[in-house]
Amino acid sequence: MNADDVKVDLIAFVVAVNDSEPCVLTIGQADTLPSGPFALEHRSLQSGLRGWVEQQTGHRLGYIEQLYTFADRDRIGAERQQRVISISYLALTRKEQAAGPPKCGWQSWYEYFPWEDHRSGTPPVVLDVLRPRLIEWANGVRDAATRRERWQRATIAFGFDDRLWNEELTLQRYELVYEAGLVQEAVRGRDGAPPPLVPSKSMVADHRRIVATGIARLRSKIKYRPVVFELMPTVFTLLQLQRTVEALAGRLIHKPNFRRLIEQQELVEETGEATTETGGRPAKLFRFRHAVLDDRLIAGTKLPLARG
Amino acid sequence: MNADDVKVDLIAFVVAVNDSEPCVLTIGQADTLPSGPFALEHRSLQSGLRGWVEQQTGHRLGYIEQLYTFADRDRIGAERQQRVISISYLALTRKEQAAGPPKCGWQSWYEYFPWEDHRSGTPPVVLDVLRPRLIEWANGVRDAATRRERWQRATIAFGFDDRLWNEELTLQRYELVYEAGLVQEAVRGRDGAPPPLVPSKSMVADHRRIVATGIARLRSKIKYRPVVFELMPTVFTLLQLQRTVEALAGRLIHKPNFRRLIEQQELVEETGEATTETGGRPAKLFRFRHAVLDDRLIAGTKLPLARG
DNA sequence: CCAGCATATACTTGCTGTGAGTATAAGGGA
DNA sequence: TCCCTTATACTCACAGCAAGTATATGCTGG
Repeated sequence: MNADDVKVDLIAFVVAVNDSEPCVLTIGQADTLPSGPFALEHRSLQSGLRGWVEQQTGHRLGYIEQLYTFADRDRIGAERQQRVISISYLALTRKEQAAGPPKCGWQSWYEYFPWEDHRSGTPPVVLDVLRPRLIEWANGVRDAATRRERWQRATIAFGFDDRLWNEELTLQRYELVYEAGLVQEAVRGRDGAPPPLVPSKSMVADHRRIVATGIARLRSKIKYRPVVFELMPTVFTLLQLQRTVEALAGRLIHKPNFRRLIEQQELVEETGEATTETGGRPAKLFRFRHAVLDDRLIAGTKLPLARG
Repeated sequence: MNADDVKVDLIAFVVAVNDSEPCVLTIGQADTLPSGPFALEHRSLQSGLRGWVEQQTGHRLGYIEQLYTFADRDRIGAERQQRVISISYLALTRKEQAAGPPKCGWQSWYEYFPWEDHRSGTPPVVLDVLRPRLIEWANGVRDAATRRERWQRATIAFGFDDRLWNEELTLQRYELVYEAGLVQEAVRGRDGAPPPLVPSKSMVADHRRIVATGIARLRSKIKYRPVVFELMPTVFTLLQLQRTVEALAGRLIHKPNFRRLIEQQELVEETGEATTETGGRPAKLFRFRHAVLDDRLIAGTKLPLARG
């Protein structure tokens, strides 16, 4: 037995979209991602992850993709010196499914990241709370160069000063609010009076950071791979598809352009049916053309995201 | 002590470009990547990796980025049941530096992947060797659907039948030649007569797969992040920069467009000097504008890759 | 039954990016 | 001096796409 042996934890960021709301699967007090140790009986990392998620939440995972592996220095075994390594995954699924154990449930992303939802314009928290707090933080150092650098990072990440909002910078934004001490987990265990935080739901350990990483990955990926369909029911209207993409991206899409792009790429085919449940003129129903999955390895799937 | 404890290995794919040749840093018989176990004395995964590479090759790493984490089922400790997990990294550096231990050295990528270099047009091995072998492989199954699917994968990955070559599909191509049993490591330990292989240098264990993963990542990344400059000397001409990108991408770039893109993005600035070493009209010397590193988080860095 | 509304679907316009070609400048060597 | 090589500058044309506009079709409330 070697002292260098480590424990390996598998952590899942499981995503579903329902009613235009992007959700994350949590356990505990809605502050913990499903996770568990990688054990001998697991055939692979992925099957280990599937096992833990199924056991803790009752959900069977479909699409899975690795996010990041990190060694957490704070989580060394108490009784003896031992490292813990966490391998995080992004999983896409549909919400329906069986009801799992009572303590698991779906939470909107934007409970944890209220500054990330720009579908109704820039949310108030960005300009009213984050901007002044980040200015304070930037000015909180003596060194003029560091001040400039901090403010430049904030400007770029949050699109201050007439810069455009870039929805893919979710992780950079989280890192900024963390460094600035504006989220609960950043000031955990610190002495003194708790500083004013940005109102948002927190998570245990570094789980919120994993979620931020996953959101950034997903927002980037929907633009060049047809992964959205992992989140859709088998049959859907084009507007439902658009609303799902908008929920993930946190911003609105120009409808005619969206339709044109989806159709010209032959990502979907009509079922022949239509639904009147949407109100207004009945919408044609579509299904995903699984045949394109191979092809799209090359071409990519572009989704039009409106600027401004 | 828990039976589920695992060993963690850190593996580095270290890249440098010299004289328009993209190189990988190897040890042993030019068939092994620098690597070593993650140990208690390492402050982090990255510092552990740096330590091993420096010790085995004498090279200090600069830019590092995580590639992938996998649990290798074949590499279970002999004496007792124990898992091994490998965390692979991509590192970019410059070749010069100190001379390390004798058994380390730089090898061209294309020794291991002769089908990946399309700078002088499609290499002969693609049409003369790979295409017929992959046809054999596709036809080697009874099921017609599987036959079609195999051949479609090959067609897409290698650009057969007038499809365009996509340089980013390096990993898919390696997976195909592996599945088809055309590389040495795919038929290692198999009984019977060794089948005809595609001429190429092999590596131990799954190291060649890690290299393929790294090449794919790098070829993708140079298009939206200014990572090329990690591979350049502090001062360089625009043509040298172009040749470096071409070496990585394995294909040629339209010179005027390349210059336009580099300059309009303000990635570089003139030093004021010029060099005549290139022959012909003296070329202006440039240096990288480190200031753009933050900005380019947003804008991305596009590099024009000529088709055909 | 009709007006108004909400959604679906189709067409048009104008800009930008970029792939590709051509032309000119400047040095070295035979 | 001619020619070769490389550097640098300019132009053109097409495709993609953001954005705006217009029409079709069903539902609902008065």
